[in-house]
Amino acid sequence: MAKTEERVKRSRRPTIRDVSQLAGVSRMTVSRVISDPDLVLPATRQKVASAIADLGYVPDRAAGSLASRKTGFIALMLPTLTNANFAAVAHGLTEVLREANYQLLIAYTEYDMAEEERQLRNLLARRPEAIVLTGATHSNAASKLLLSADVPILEIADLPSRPIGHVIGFSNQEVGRTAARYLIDKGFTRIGAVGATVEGEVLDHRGEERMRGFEDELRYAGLPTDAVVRHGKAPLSYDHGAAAIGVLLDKAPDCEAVFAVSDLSAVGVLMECQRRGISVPDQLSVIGFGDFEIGRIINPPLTTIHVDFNGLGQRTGKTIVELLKRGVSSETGRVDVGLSIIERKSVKT
Amino acid sequence: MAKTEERVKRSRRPTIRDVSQLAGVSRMTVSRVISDPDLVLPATRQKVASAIADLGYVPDRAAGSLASRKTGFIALMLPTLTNANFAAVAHGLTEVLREANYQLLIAYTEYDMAEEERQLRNLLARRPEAIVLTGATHSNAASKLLLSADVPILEIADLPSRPIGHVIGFSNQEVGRTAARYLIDKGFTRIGAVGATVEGEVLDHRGEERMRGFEDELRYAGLPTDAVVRHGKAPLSYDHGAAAIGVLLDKAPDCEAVFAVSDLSAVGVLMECQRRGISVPDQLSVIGFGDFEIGRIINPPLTTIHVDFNGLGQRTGKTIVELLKRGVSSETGRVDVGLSIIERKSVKT
DNA sequence: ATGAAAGCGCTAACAC
DNA sequence: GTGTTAGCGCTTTCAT
Repeated sequence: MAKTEERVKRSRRPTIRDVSQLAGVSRMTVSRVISDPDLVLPATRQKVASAIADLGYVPDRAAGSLASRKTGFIALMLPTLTNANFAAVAHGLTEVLREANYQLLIAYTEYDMAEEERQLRNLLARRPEAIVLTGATHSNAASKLLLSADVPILEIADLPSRPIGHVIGFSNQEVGRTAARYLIDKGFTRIGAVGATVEGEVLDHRGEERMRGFEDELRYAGLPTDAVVRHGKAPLSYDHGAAAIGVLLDKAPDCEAVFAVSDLSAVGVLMECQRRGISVPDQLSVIGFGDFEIGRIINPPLTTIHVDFNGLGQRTGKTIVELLKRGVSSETGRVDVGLSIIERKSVKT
Repeated sequence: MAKTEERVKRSRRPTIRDVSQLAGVSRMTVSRVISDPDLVLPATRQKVASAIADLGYVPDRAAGSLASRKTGFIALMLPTLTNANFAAVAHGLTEVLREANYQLLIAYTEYDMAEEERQLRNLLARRPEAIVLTGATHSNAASKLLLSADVPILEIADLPSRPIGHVIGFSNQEVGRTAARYLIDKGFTRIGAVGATVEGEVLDHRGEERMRGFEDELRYAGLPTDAVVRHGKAPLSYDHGAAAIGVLLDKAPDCEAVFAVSDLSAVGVLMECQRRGISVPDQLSVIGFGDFEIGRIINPPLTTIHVDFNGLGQRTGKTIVELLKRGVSSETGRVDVGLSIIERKSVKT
């Protein structure tokens, strides 16, 4: 009997109360030793510390969050994690938030709008202290939820025209425009692009922005946009590019240069060209977006548009920490991290 | 004045109490509508639902967790997220856990043992209902923490000899042995390998297992192991392979075949060979591990050892759900998901 | 089918 | 520097 009692006691996780009793102090003192040790006399601190160690006490943040109204959670919504650039964002963000003792809560939607609101509700129920959104096309319901959360909202990796919070990103339209201008400046006149379709529930909003920017610039230069092909759906990968370039070439066999909304697609284009005996860049020039590592490796090495996603994540993290510590950020509400062209060998010069 | 009062009221997030008052029911009834609607009369349910909608109420899971002692969190510790295979594990896991309404809490250590315990403490403070570990070399302190957490522990992507919980994975040693046997069977006698060094705080435990298995098999066949090279540190990437093959070739210029502990390194090897004018597979055969997408793309396409990481994640998720719902799993405590060789063109036949 | 009481484990605010 | 009191927003348990 006594033995059972004992076992029951040992199997229950130690609480702050157990620590306080063992150390012979109040629970508040234990709490202080954990959250702000300097408030406590070294001798007391020592007693408490060894009680904690003896019991193997680990505080319960759910209880702490409830009492302090601070959860230490930062929510991050991404389209997908299996994309090196989004993973880099999460990575940079974590690096910074770790220091400040925040825990990232990641949700991803697979580019599915229906999933978005569901995920958002789940995140909100965890009471994050800030919410980071990536390329989400917020539904009305989602926007309402977001606003009523009453915490900083950061929209990153884009430059929305009607932002609902802080913005740290780059213009996806500008990416498209830059790609078009680059190709036009090289003297090409028969120019195309490959991206995903925009219909249905699953869509890559940011990719579509790049497509639009590209088309705009083409039109601005008085060039036709009939070789701009939307095919298949996000997430884009090698196979997408391979299939899409086939469609494009059927429509516009005389096409000289192509922009792929993602390096992943661009690589697929390169492969398919190799298969068809189309020489890149001699017969067809290719420019991508994202500066994925594979672009450096492939032959010919891929000319692409680069954005520092890891830095973007870090910058976002720093802004959040400032916002939460000081209530303001040194950044303005809208930061453009810019982009750059990485010239390699897939565009004819 | 009254206006300010009002604003203050509106800015406070609605609680379950607000909902209950607006709906004219008790808080418990609201709670039931949310967690198990069938327990409530349709008419009442309707009243409550519209009160929830009107107020934009989102439950506070921290409070719920405290009361119910169920957080809905599953902890996942990874070496890094910027590795397609680990990302695939997280992905598969999320897919399954989402259905069952669990939220994944991801921590990663960058192969840093010092970071491991710190991260673990953070995770434990969130009271996860299960803990998933990947290739962690648990320190004593970490193991103690883990055990006293008193929740299911799943060790995945490995087959530890002295497991501390459920195991779902594959043998990294067997990967190495399989690679060696494959090369030996092809008739090679001068065989090497490239991996990371094992010294310091930063180490890739699982990669080292693959190296050991490889060496073992070489020895078993009576072959020398002097061309097995440990160079640089994790995480491995293209540059690692490029540098390491240089070291290997200096030591053993007559080497005919190489195993790279990661496809990423293998690709680096391929690149460096191209630079040096060494033809693969004619002069040097290469086999990798991980079946990264790039291996399909590169020229020559990479022969590699494949493991279904996404499936591994899904299987882990299913086991967790079973364990948590029914207290038992249909799987035994040790599951080997196996591996397969993907023969492409980088090994001479 | 619904409600009342009690309490989960912690910390804010104030007292001493 | 340390303790006391009160409660954070929910759910458990038991009553009706």
